[in-house]
Amino acid sequence: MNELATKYNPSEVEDKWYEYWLRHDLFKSVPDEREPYTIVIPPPNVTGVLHMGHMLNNTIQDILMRHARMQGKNALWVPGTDHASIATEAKVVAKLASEGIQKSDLTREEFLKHAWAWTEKHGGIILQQLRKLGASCDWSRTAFTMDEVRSQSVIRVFVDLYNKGLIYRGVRMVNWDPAAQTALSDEEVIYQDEHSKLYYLRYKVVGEEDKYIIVATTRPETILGDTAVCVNPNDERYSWLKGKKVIVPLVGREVPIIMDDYVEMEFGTGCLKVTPAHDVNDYMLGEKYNLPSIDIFNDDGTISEAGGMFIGKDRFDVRKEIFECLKDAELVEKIEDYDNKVGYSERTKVVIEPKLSMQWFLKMDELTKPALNAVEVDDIRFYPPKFKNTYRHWMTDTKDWCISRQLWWGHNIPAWYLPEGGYVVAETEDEALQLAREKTGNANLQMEDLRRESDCLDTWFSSWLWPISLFNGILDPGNEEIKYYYPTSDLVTGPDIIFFWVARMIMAGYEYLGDKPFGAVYFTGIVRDKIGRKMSKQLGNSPDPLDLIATYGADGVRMGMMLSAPAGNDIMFDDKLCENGRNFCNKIWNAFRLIKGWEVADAEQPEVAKKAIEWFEAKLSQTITEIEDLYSKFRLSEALMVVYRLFWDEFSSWYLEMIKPAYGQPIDKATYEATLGFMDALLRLLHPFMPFITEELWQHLAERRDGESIMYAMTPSVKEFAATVVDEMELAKEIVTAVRGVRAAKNLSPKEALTLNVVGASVAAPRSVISKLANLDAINEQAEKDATAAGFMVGTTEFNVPLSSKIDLSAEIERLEKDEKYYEGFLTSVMKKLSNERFVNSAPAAVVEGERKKQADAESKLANIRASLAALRK
RNA sequence: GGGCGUUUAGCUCAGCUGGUUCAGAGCAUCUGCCUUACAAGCAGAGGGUCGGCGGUUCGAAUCCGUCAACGCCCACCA
Repeated sequence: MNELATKYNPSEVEDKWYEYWLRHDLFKSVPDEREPYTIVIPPPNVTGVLHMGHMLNNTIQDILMRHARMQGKNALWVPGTDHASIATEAKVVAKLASEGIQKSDLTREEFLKHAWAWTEKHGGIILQQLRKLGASCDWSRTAFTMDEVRSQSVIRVFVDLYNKGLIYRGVRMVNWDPAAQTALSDEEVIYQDEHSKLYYLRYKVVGEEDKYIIVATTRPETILGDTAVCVNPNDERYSWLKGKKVIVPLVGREVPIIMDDYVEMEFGTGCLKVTPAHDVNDYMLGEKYNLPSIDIFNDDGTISEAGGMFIGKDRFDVRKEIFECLKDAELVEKIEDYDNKVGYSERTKVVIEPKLSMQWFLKMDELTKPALNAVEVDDIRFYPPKFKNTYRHWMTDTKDWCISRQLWWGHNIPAWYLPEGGYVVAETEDEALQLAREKTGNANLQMEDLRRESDCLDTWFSSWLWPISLFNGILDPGNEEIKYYYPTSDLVTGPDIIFFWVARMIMAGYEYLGDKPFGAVYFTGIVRDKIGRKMSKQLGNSPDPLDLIATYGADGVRMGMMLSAPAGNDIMFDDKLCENGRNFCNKIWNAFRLIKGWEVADAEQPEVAKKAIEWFEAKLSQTITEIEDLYSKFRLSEALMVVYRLFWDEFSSWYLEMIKPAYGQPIDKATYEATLGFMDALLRLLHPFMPFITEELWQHLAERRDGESIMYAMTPSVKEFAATVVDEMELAKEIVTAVRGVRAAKNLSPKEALTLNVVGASVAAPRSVISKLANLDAINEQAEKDATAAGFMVGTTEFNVPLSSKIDLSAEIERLEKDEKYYEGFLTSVMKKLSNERFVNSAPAAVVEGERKKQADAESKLANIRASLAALRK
């Protein structure tokens, strides 16, 4: 085995094994009699590229998949992408614009042709990248939210919900994105704190010479749409205004004073300008008082004809200009600095304009009920559970979901408008025509007479069906696959889409299958850089995952991510973490080299090896139990840490050193076989975290058939073991460490054999192990401390190592005196407790017993220390 | 303005229902080693009054109150 390099080279093996797994269809799953374990991937944007967030998310999913597979489950991970309506359309529009083509110059069909071309060119790159990570997805099932099955499912669901009366159409105040020129749902609006200005404007009172009232606003440009001014009816300052009218500055329009206690008297001047078309609250006032609504904006955020002035100019330019005009006309009282929140489009980052428009909505009341309950009663478990609060909060006060988008890239809403007004909703044109004829009573109505709704659906209206539509559960309810794989097992996603996606999938699950879509949701944190900033393109602080993989290997990167990824906490990612992963790969590699480098002989098994094997067997079982418990709680980073320590410390530093034959000597067969078995078990425990290196070494470890893979080797099983085996070895390790400490302190070579003296009692620890690892030529028992020896204490026993050179007697005494003082103090505190009647009476017996043991131990230690001191002082 | 969460070693985090897994882990740091698997390594060592204050208790990192800092979510004060 010496031909193996001393360093592991991941790039050589990773592609090889991924290709092997694919060639043998090892990721494939079909329903069978085994218990299923299913994850559906949170579909990344079809034109997206892999970033660190995906890396974390998909590493976790792959760990869960591979673990489940090795538990003997029928594991299926379904991959796919999302059409990402608004994001993709924005990209296509930008690309066309760079070629001098405006979207408005194209027909819907032409535009969609470009969009599909774009999707085909850039689509699915991200899925290719996931393979580099080792993702064990069943690629034969790769789906797309706009493919045939998923699209039809969306349409069927829309029609069904419409027929159930849950979908309606109406004019509402919606969040308008002037860049994308579409409505957005409330969830797609992000509010940000901003330093802005509060403008105090003068509104002249009609019929009163030189009298005016002052109105405060942050948006002076909206005065163009003012149709009233509102004051609080209890506000005595303004009671004289009752029934009067005021003149909108600059515009000159006379508008009424209305009185409503919605207005806060304390804010600003206590006068509120009312612009029903451009503010949600004003809209409500407008409804209540029957005010006209003047829409002063075009869809792109410029001033419309209705504005009467500044026509065609951008809203932010107008804000500046109108202020100048007002100032010139002496209609500005003053300006104040003011902090408020401004809504931005999640996708296009432009300021949202509240706008009245006709949209399609989905009623949420009924849908939320079972969905809320499922999480409340832990039928769906959230990890970490704190997100239950967030979820509950949102689910108890949901507004209807605006599902229509004025976009072309997406699922076209299946509604057709009738010539005489009204519309029909149907899955197909034929059905629509049929319905239209029935509705109009006109049997001669033709398709050409109907006009198809141009809006398409919110992206999330397709992804909310993902766990169902992936198994064709909408179009073909009760089919074999949906029955077998649904509900899926776990969902791994970010808390940022808990409302967009998680909540809605739960709603769809109960609505369409009467069952939850998944059993547990594991929320990952946000990947930040090492100083806590969110990773972003703008900051340039996000490493390219593929570069990382090239540098550290996929296993190294996976490990680097997982080491710092407690569920639900943001992770502070640092490239250095991957170094740990790479180093660990190297450690595994070299342990393997050592084992495979041994010559095996038909020799007798040394005592030390027997002890080592007995111990490691126990340790392995103990650790597996621990790891499985951590898996069950989704504490994956801790599980990894536990395996890491098992391999590095227990196996490499202790076990292998115990059984290692002297240089050039062969190893006995029994020990060799046992060690191979341990290596095999360790590789299996490591495999979910580090799939590539474990496959590589597992294949080398023994003869394997073509197509055989560690992926389907079972998680090692737990065997009964005696706790004393572990305890005794821990004691031996402590003694060895102490002797090494003496060597380090006295600058002794590890090659120089030492003698260990046990003062008084004998030790219940395997002496063969101690001798070998501490390099001792003898372990003697002695009645009394040797004054020339360096001492230490393990448990209640005093040990010492005679040294050829003189030891520093005074230092040794000083050390012992320090110990003496410490244990005296310790004993005093224990005695204080024990002499406290209330403690002895009220504490549980076991605790009191523990204190008594402490007392006995401390007394015994003190006796030893004092005896040693006496010997030294002679 | 409401709600939730976090605060433990230089860094990232464990510490479940109060008492021997209670002050821990990994990384980083320091010291000594190119020892014949591995310097991407080996051996050893140091480091925290558990955010502040108050309370409950025989006993508090752990329970309660309060304050502070940070983070997240929700909300129509122009």
